[in-house]
Amino acid sequence: MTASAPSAQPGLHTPRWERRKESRPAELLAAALDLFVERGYAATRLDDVASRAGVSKGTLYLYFSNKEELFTAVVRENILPLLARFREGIERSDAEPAALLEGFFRAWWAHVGATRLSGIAKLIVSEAGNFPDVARFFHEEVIHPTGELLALVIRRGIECGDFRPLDVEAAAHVWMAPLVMKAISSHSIDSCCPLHEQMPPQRFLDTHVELVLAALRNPRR
Amino acid sequence: MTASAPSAQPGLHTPRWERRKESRPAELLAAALDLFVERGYAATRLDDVASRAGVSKGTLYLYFSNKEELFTAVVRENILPLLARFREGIERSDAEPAALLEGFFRAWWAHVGATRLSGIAKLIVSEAGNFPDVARFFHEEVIHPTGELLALVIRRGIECGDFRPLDVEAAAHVWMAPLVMKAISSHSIDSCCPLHEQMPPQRFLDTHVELVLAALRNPRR
Amino acid sequence: MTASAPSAQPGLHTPRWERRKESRPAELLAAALDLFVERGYAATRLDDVASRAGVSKGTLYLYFSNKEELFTAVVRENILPLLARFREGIERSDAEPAALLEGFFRAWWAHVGATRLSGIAKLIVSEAGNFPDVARFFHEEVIHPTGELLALVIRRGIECGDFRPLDVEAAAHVWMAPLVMKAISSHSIDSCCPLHEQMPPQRFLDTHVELVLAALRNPRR
Amino acid sequence: MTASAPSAQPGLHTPRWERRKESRPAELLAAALDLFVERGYAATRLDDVASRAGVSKGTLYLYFSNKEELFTAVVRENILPLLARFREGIERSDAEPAALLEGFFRAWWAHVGATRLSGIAKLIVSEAGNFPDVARFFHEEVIHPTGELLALVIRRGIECGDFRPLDVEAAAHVWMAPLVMKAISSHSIDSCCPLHEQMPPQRFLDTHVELVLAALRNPRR
DNA sequence: GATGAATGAGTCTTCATTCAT
DNA sequence: TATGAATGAAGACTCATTCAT
Repeated sequence: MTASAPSAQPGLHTPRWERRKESRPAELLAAALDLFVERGYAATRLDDVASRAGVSKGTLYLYFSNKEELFTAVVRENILPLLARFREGIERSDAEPAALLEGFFRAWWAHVGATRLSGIAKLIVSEAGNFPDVARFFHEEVIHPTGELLALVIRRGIECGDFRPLDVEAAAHVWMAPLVMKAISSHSIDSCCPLHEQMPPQRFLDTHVELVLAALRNPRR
Repeated sequence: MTASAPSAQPGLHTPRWERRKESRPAELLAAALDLFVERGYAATRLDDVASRAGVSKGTLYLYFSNKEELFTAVVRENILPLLARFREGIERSDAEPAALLEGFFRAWWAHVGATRLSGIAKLIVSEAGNFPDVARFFHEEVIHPTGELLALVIRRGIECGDFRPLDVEAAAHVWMAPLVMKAISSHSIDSCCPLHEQMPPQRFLDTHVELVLAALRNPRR
Repeated sequence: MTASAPSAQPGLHTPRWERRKESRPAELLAAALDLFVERGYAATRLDDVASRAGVSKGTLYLYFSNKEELFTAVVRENILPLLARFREGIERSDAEPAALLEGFFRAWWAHVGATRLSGIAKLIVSEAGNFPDVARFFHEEVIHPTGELLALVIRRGIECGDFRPLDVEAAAHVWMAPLVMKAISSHSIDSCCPLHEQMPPQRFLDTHVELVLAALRNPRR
Repeated sequence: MTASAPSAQPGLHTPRWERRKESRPAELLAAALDLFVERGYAATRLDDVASRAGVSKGTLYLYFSNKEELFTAVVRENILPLLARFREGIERSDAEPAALLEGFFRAWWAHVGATRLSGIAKLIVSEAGNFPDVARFFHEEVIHPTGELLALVIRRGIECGDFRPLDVEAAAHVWMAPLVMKAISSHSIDSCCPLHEQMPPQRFLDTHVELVLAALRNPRR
């Protein structure tokens, strides 16, 4: 709640609440995202979402008609904008295959893995059983296109002889996995364990990139 | 409420000799595992667990004092036996580094990824926020040791010159990730998507093994 | 809660000279009447009342201090004016008993049964349990006087020998009932049933009048 | 609640609750009927229904899946049995038309107007706007057949010359109205007014019968 | 005055847990 | 031991009422 205790200075007037129609939905979505990611859908109370957003429970219902719609809004509003920025960077690039591939992984981490989209990934993996439609949507709009983009990058490298031939589609799946796993872990097991036992994301990412490029090295050259 | 106070969680480290009598319905644990994995802890009703196990709700309480203890029992009872079998196979082997490494991944998939332990992994990733102790337990007893085992195998290959030198610890993390991710996906997004859009586990595994070995190839030979 | 404590109900007997300024939206009262009659007091949302009247919810509170006062105002404002017009017609008449009696029923239907007062009747019958004071007010100001007026008309006919003697007071009750029932039905069951299954009010009224006069026929003449 | 205060005699054991699967539904329906009739559907809290039936709120949901189903069950369970008994009496009779007609009214009052079906009538009239299906059901199963039965009785009397000809269908409507109105009033306005201002049902019924028979008298005889 | 965003008490409904049978 | 009826605390959602704009 925003300052409902009577202010000490009688002349000044602390309003019991403010009117902030424009910013409320975003604040609510942010609060909901945090809690859904941390606790899961069922274990998150709307009361907590509201109070974390600094409003009362009733206010939440002015913007979202029920808990489920809040959930889908959280997913919808977070996915597309972030994803768009990531893809732009890759598609515009004219770097060489190896550099492009490295750029892909580093950009994914920067624009997805290290952002709140990582929370969305954890959330959807956790809730797929309860929200199959959302999971399917996420697969079709995020996972699949991202995998295809990666496959494209690899395929280009093979075609120009920089990379050795291999099962491109499968490799794309295999190589997305560590990034996604690390993103999910950061909202899950990693956040439960002492820092010194965790693998720092940067070292993880560097190693991943190095291993991918090593695995692609063309022995003919 | 789901217990989030770490100290409140009943003993995960209960030694195995404290197992209750053999007659205790393992069906309850199996039913609970299925439902917890599919729906998550909070969204699973004990009524459903009981009826899936073919008993009444009251009976459940004869064996588990509450929902939380059922949860920890599900985790405890599933992890250690399966894990043990997996490690035995690796530790006893006297194969060459490359074969041993390949064997490691294939054995992990056979004894973990393709068994109900994969469900446990999904469950713990999902519930880490609500059960940090369980997550920590899982990290310490499963993830960390497995990673160390993998690191050991890699390190041996490097020492004898079969593999090129690299950041062994980081590589172990990176290379566990695809297996774990695939295991988790099989209980999550994969189960929501049409079969033809999924990557078959075998092809995924084969590719992973091939890519790992390629990345390890020692250019000096 | 709906007020059931008799003393809590704001003044129904507020004299008419206390009416607020003419500009007060009669639309609010009209909207409230419609909705209260159709749905009942508790099931009617002030939001709906306001939007039906074409104003915002807040505006409603400029004219009525709360829901209950709106309810009593709806009753108060509708009853007395309409009733007055009906009584005038009867009291002034110098027709013969039979014609006067027929006139009574037809005027009642025209000035009450076929007007929005019929809705008030339905509303009060429905809400008597929650607003006993309002029900009592209605009984004292409307039902009882109307019954006495009818009794007077009958009694006059008996005295001059046009009608046969009978239990006048009871007959007045019995003969008011069909009119009131029909009025109530028109806001209740009738409005739910296909038109062809309903008894048209005019035929109902004609028959009622005919039966009353037949029952009063003096066999001595 | 049934005796949850610890009993004074330590040796005796007062159970916190009893198992009464068989009788619960009827008790709940009876409590619900009372409250729905008195307050209406929306203003009735399930908590009150439950506690009037001597159980907790949760118990109610063991027998009725929600408030609406409780409402429809109240209507359904009360209507048909009572109605059946009333019709039997009329259909079997071989009395003369006048006696039969008188019997009809007196039986209706005894089996409907003076029983809890009178409450149902008030309830349905009040809630027709919110439950049009229930209102329609009531019209088709109760009001219409009853009206037809009455019409039949009148028609028989006309055919044998005991009654004078008239608009039978309309008369049936008109003559049912006082009975229904009195039944409804007994749960509404009558229960709010001092006894001495009410018309006693018996006097009302006697007068009604007398007036009906007078109106039917055949002048040709 | 008029508006409608914000509030929070109240009600329906669910479900982990208890306990009479 | 096994059952499932009963409980009651908790959480989703509504809506009368307030008040900043």
